[in-house]
This record gives sequence, C-alpha cells and structure tokens, in this order.
Amino acid sequence: MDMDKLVALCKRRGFIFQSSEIYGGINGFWDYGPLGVELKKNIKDAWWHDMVRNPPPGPDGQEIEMVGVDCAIIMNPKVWEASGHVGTFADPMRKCPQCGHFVRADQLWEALTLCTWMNSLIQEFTPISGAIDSPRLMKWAQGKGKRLAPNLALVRNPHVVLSFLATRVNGQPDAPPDLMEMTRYFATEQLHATGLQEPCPQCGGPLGEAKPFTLMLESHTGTEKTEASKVYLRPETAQGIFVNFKNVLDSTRLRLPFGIAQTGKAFRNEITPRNYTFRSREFEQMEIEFFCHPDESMKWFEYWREVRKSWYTKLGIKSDKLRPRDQGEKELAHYSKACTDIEYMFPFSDEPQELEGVAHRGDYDLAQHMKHSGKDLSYFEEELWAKADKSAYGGDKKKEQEAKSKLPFRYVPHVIEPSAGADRFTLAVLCEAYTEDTAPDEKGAPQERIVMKFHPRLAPIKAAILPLVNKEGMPEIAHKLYRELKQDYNVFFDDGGAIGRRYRRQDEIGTPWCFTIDGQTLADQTVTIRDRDTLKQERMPIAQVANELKRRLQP
RNA sequence: GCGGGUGUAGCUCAGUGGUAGAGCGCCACGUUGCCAACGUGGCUGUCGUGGGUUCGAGCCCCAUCACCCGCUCCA
Repeated sequence: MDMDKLVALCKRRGFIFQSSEIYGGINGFWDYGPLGVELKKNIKDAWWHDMVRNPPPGPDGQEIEMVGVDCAIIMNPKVWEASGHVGTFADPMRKCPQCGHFVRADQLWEALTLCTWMNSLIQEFTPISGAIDSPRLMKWAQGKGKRLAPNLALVRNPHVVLSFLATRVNGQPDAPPDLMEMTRYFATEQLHATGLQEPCPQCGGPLGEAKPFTLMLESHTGTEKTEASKVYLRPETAQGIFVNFKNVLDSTRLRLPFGIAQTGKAFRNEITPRNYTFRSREFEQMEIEFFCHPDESMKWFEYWREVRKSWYTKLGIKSDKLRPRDQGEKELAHYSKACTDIEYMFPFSDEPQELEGVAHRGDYDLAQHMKHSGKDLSYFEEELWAKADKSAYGGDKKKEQEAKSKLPFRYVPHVIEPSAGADRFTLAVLCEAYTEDTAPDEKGAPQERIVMKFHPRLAPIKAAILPLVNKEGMPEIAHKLYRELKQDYNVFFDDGGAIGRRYRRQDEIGTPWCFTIDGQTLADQTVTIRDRDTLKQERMPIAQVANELKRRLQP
C-alpha cells in the first residue's frame, strides 16, 4: 500500500488535515476532519466499552473491576519530578556538529566505552602505564580509524595529535594520562585554540557544549513567567491515574484487583515528528493502570497482554501485521519486570512500529509518589485481616499493628499498564482499511475501486440511505428512513447523481452498507441492503432496517 | 539538527523568463430504473511564504515554513 495515496484520500475526504494549514502548517500537529473525528471517536468508544464498561473475564473467569477518570493535562510539576520525567527528559544533551548525533552528557563515557571505534582503538595502547606506541596509533588512524571514526582528530590529523600527546606524556612522566584524558587528546585537533575536547561516540567529532534538552512541553501559570510558575503539558496520561489512586480507592469501595482507565491528550516535544500522524507532538492516549497484588501481577500481565492483542484483531487488524514483541531484559526499565510492545507493520516502515506497550511497572510509580508526596498510597487487605487468626498476637496491640503494616495485609500494589496510542491505532486502522480492487461498471467491465474496509464498529458512517431515482416518492421514503436511523447512528442521505457513483463514494469512505429505496419499495415496503465488500444486495422489509443495523453493529 | 527531494485549482499533476493549464472532483438544471452514466452551464488559484535579480518571475538567486526519503532522536 502506498502511504501517499492514503494521505491524499484522508485529506480529500476529510479524515485528517495538517494543523494550521492555511498558515503553512506546523510540524508534528494534525487535525481530524468530519470523518476522521468519527473514526477516532469510534475507536475511543470501542476501547472504553470493551475495556472499561465490559472487559473480558479475568484469568480465573472472574469479573474485572474497571473505572475511569479524566484528569487535567497540567498537573503540579512535582508529579513529573516524582515520575522521573523531569530527571530523564531534562538531561543535558551534547550534540556532534559533524554527524548530528545526540548523546546524554552524563552518559558520554559509558557510551564511549561501548562504541565501536573506541573499542577498536583501545586495543592499540595501554592507558594504565601511559605508554604510547605512536607508530601503532598512526597505523590505526590511517586504517581502521578512517572507517570507524572519520571525524576523530587522531584520524584527521594524526601527526599533530600524537605530538601533543607525546608532549603531555614526556612533560609529566610521573602522571601518566588515564583513559579519559587520552581520549580527550585523541579528540583534540587544535589544543591551544579549543582546549581538550570530547569525541562523539558515533563519528569521533568534537562534541558541543551540554545543553538542557527536554521532551516535555512547557508553559506557565499565573501572571509571572518565572521558573517557579513553570508547568508542563503532561507527556502521558498515566500519572494522573497514579496520583488519584487513593482518591479512587476512597470514593468507590473498590477492592484490589481493579483498573483505572483514562483517555486524553499528551504532549512530547519530539525531535523529529515523522511518518504522518505516527509520531506527533500532540497525541491521544488510551491508558489503563491495573492495580493488583504483587504475587498475582504476572498473571495479570499475561491477561492484559492477551486481552489487548486480541482487541486489535477483533477490530479488524490482520494478525500477520500485528506483532506482539516481548522486550528483552536489557531493554526493560530498571523497575520493570516485563513489557510487551504490540506492534503493527505500517506501510511506511520495514520494521513493525509500536501501537501499544503493555508494561509491568511493579510498584515503581506508587512508591515514587509516596516518596515525593509523603502520602501513604499502600493498600490494606481488610477482609483478609478480618478473617485472619489473630491468636498469635495474644491481644498485643503493638504486635497487631506491626502485622497489619506489612504483607500479606498491607502492601504497595503492583501495576500492569496497557498504554495505547489512539492516533496510532487510528492510523493503523486507516492503513489496514485502504484497499484497491475492481468492481464492474454499468457495462460489466471491471473498474478500479478504492474502498476503505473499516470494521463496521469503527466506520465513520454506518449506512447510506439512497433513493434509486428522484421520483415516484422514493426520496420521501428514503428521507423518512434516514430520519429514523439517524436517531441512533451516523447515517448519510444522498440523492445526487447516478446510483453507481453514490455507491462508490460510500466505498471510498468505508460505509459498510447502503440501503436503496427502489420501485419495488413502493409495492411491498422492502429495500435493498448492499454490502461494501461483496457488492451483494439483499432485500428486506424497510421496517426491519433499524433492527438489522443494530444486529450487525453489535460489539 | 544534518544531507537529498518536493511544494501550481478540492485532489492528481503539466507548465521553455513574456496572457496560469489539463484530467478528475464539486455545484446548478435537465435526465435517471442498481455499481465512478449523459447533456448544458458554473465555481475553483496570494503558483507554500517573504525578500532579491529583471522592462517582466510559477520558472533564476537568497531566506523561511511545511511535507517526503536517509541519518539522528524516540524516557
């Protein structure tokens, strides 16, 4: 499938527009048009219905408790300190002017010890003794170095660099240079002009100054625009759930395990927004935080991984394009026990791209918020305590208190986090639906047809109501049916042009069914229902249309 | 952020420094008898934006914005 054709269709038919287009657009932001908003809304509604209102039975066949919240986009900035976003997002970054590579300033040396050219170079000398084998380094610079680190000073100008290094070593023989200092010398071409420099792990070029770099978008509240008034647009909806965990617990009588769900906008200052709406700076998430007992968390992780994967399949994503991928141990965050990315083969990439991450986050988030807010976010098993044999404590209140303060009675819940991208799934649905096939024209000759094969639940328009011709009362009957159906569904009335053209127009926007009022309707009150994918038509009584539509749209 | 490419009607795209075009679509009227019909008429443009060169710029130059591809980044 050609991505350009999909992008053109989305614009032509009103699914997706570039944001602020008449002003030249803005990088990384997109608007949904009349059809796009219906599609995305259907996706969010399907998610809410299938995950919050009516989630599949649990691993042991039990009912799943789910509730929702809708939190503010702007929160107390301390939330983002606790979550780690300020720390990791605001790390000073250093950029290589030669190749454009970014590296976190505090991770430079770690990156250097892991990088290819450094590992190659390190075999050519013995930094601990400080001994330098100039001819050997020269050979490296003129051989392997040229390929591995083309912008390293040692490679670009080995004579000068080696002479600086020799001066350094000879000048202070009792202080042999360590690995870091040696490396700085290797990266420095004009010692007197620039001082010692540090090399890029990618190409060896001299790195620039460290600059703070944050992926969170910032704003200010109140009248003063100061550091103290700075606030962040949330980079994920999850934290709103965590900070409201206690509120939900206290206001609902819910007992563990249960989940809290939220859909909403999130913002990230992506360096390179790319691939249509896939990586946008403003996007919408559909997130669940499922709170459970630490001993049961893996069971719930597996439950959600399966539930989320099959949800996509159920809504029409072919299973061979859907790739659940378990993250390796190295890839996992330090607090995480497991994480599965549910990925989709988008047409714009040879690699599957992430639609959703199902993460086992342990007690990391709640523990962080306990630490930073000073509030107790632990959970107490009241029923378990009520039934417990307390004879061991002999009525000693202190012993009882101590027992109540730890497992199995009190603990910080573990969390399973299925975090899905609403816009990413919308894009996947569009890609998946786009189909070019052939359909016969009025002479029976095959003609090219573009059809969006949306799952009926997701289709922006559920049905079109069409009078075959505009006479003999057909438009009136059609309009009456239209009025009836639009009470419950987004349906479309069209009496313009020939019937074939009207069918094709509906195909292109993925309307699953067309109801046509024809001459026979006048005689026996039946209409035809025409199927988008098969082009087949059946007759049914006009009085049964609403029920039939309801039946076909059942989740 | 770097390198390469693109930007002309709603869409797809022609356009050689000298009057801005085509196809499709869209709208109106007539027609219509189940899969992109036909006839007649009509609308549609700051040629991405801002400068410059020139008697004259869609075309040449500079800058800028957006999109695409490749690097890079992606807690």
